[in-house]
Amino acid sequence: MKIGELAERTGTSRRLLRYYEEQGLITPSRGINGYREYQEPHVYVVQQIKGLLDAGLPTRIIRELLPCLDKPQTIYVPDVTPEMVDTLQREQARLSERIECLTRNRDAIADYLETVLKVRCGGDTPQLSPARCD
Amino acid sequence: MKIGELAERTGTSRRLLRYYEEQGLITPSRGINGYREYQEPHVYVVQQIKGLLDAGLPTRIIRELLPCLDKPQTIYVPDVTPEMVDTLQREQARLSERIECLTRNRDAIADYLETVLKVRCGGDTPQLSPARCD
DNA sequence: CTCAACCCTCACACCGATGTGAAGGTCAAT
DNA sequence: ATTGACCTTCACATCGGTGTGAGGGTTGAG
Repeated sequence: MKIGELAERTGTSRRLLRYYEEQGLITPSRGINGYREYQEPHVYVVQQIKGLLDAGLPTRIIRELLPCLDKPQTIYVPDVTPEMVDTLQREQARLSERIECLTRNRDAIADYLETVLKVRCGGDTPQLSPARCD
Repeated sequence: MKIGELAERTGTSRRLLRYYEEQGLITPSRGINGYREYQEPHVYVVQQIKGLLDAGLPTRIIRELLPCLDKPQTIYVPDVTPEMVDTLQREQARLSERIECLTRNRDAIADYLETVLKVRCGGDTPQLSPARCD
């Protein structure tokens, strides 16, 4: 599949797909005419990249994580250096921190919303628009 | 407490603390000499801000979330517009997405590490019990 | 053959988060 | 009164992720 299709299927701009490649995150093969040729799995990979970027990880880190994120795993253990293991463990911890922070805040928002909506439908507060509380 | 102490206690640069203020995230009072005066709760708030920024949220969003993140909640319900509720709900959903993505990836890393470590010290006989191999 | 719709590379531009430093005010200790 | 460690504002710089467009090649349909 060419870049346009992948862009459309992943909701990414062509520009970004080329940027990801420049950053070493994806390496599509090239057709005889120089066009990038993407394979089906790239769709998932790109979504993965987008998600991680959105969650604040820099491309440098994502590049290190990607090799261990495709599930039907073929691990060439000898290739996995102790430094790599170290990096992964650190990154895992950082991910956990992020998750904890986000979860804490999401729950706080949930509490807040619950309180607000409860009080609002309790009726002692006049409000201009229809109180949709379901 | 002055900016220097807050910076030290939160592991933030003074520059950033001023930036957060400029973005409307914190509003310290001012001493007679013009110095910023922070209160104890600001320590927590700044940590909150840092965590959310690190998790990829822009200051614009954080500004909207902060008012509902301090736990002993005093909600002035009349001030909570329906648009605000809407925003919060959307943001809550986005947080959940992020959490899901991060969790998925963290778990994938965990799986990977487990496999690598198991193979590395178990040889051909993969072991299920806690693999302490260092 | 021509035209539209793709693709390529390259480069400049923006925005948000952050660093750095200049020019100057305040305060506490010597 | 001077010095050093704070603080102030202002402004320019950097870096990563993105947008946009110029200038040009490929392909497929009419």
